[in-house]
Amino acid sequence: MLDPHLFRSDLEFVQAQLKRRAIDFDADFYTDLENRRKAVQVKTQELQNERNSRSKSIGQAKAKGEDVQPLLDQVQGLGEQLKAAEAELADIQLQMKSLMEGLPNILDASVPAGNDEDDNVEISRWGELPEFSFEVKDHVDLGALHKGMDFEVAAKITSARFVALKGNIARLQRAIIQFMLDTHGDEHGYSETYVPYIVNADSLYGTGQLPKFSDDLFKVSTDPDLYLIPTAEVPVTNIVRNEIVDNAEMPVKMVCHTPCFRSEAGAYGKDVRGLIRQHQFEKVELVQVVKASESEQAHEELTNHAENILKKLKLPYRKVLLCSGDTGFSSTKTYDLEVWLPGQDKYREISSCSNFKDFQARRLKARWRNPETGKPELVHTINGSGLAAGRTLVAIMENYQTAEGDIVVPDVLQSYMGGKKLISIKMGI
RNA sequence: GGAGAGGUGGCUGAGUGGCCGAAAGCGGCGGUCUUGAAAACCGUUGAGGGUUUAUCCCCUCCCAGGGUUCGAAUCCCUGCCUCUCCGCCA
Repeated sequence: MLDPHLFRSDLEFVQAQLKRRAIDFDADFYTDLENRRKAVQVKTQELQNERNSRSKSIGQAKAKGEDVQPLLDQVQGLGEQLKAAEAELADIQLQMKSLMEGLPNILDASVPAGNDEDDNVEISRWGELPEFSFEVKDHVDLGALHKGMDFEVAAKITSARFVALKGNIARLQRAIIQFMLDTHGDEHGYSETYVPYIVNADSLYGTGQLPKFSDDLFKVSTDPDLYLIPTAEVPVTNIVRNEIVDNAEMPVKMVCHTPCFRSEAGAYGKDVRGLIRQHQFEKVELVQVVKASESEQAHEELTNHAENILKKLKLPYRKVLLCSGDTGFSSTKTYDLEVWLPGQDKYREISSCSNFKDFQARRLKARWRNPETGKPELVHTINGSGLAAGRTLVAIMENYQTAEGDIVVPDVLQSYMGGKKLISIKMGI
């Protein structure tokens, strides 16, 4: 949610900023609504004031034993007027709310203009692309070779876009997750967090998935409305919903591994092969809750923390700054980390790190208390994948494959694999 | 699943129709005292919103949503949550 005060103080700025998102904001419609809001709100509050003061004098007269009937006659009809005014105000506020909550965040000044992912700007590249003296296999073929990745059986159990992992491949994914959690906890200062995988509508509203993006979610219950989490961002960020965080607790840095569930509506026919786009996948998420003055630096740091995982795994990657057309609804600025996949001969997204500034915090009513003023201020929220575990598994399998189809275990994962240096086909399941 | 009790400010806890945004205590902040600290004493201390250049003033909020009433923390209805006991259970 954008700051309503910004609309009142500088509507042209808002309009120009939304234009960067290709949104043609109807300023006249807004101004009309806002004028009515102001008039009706003032009137409603005046009526409330009148009711309060008259009721008070009735009470006082009664206490003195006076006849209150004349006073009661005076308030005749006031209730009806008030009720009508309150209803009108509620209606206007509802319209205002639905207008406001449909608007995306304002982009950071550094975000380049563009329509889609083709216009994203590469910031940096890291690592040497592996060279193979044999024909590379992709993770699907490698997984089949190891009998460790079974899409057919998952389709039998559930449906398309699910996978069953077995043996060392399943263990490798677990090793990846453990390694990420430990690294972020021990080296990057994040507090390990465990949260529910099912969330209510308020939580999804708080982080911005609802009301606009309900199609992307799996709904598991009606009354109450409950959904499977599309990312740990939702439950973890909602920890601070309706809270005023003490200054001593700031910044709040949390790392959390969860499965993620996405309906992938609108993605039919896209990435149908393999593990890249699944209804269920594992991810380690980084979330930071910070002071406004520190959010830009924290965003850079959080992105570095995600990059550090790729570096430790020695996976070549590039860092891109998303253009205006590709930046998510709630984000002001997003870096994507794209890992090199030899099986696809291209870079694929493995992490997305966003600074939401106060956009989520305003919806969440998430604040911290500034000791200098003693007053609560909205926090800034930042999150990023650190990393998507399923795609990391893909990247390791493809980058570390041998001519025989074996998979070399990256150094940093060996201790998590019982000391194994190689996952050999001969070892079987 | 069955039975019961309860949800009030940062915390404990009083408040069953008006004098209550709310006693008291604790905590926090400021001050007096002190070489400093503690203790004691004094003062202060919820959140959101509207109007306004600003002060002022006003509105809303006692789990949530409805209702009764001139007037609701207080009465009624619905929902949610917590606790206790029994049953079941990883």
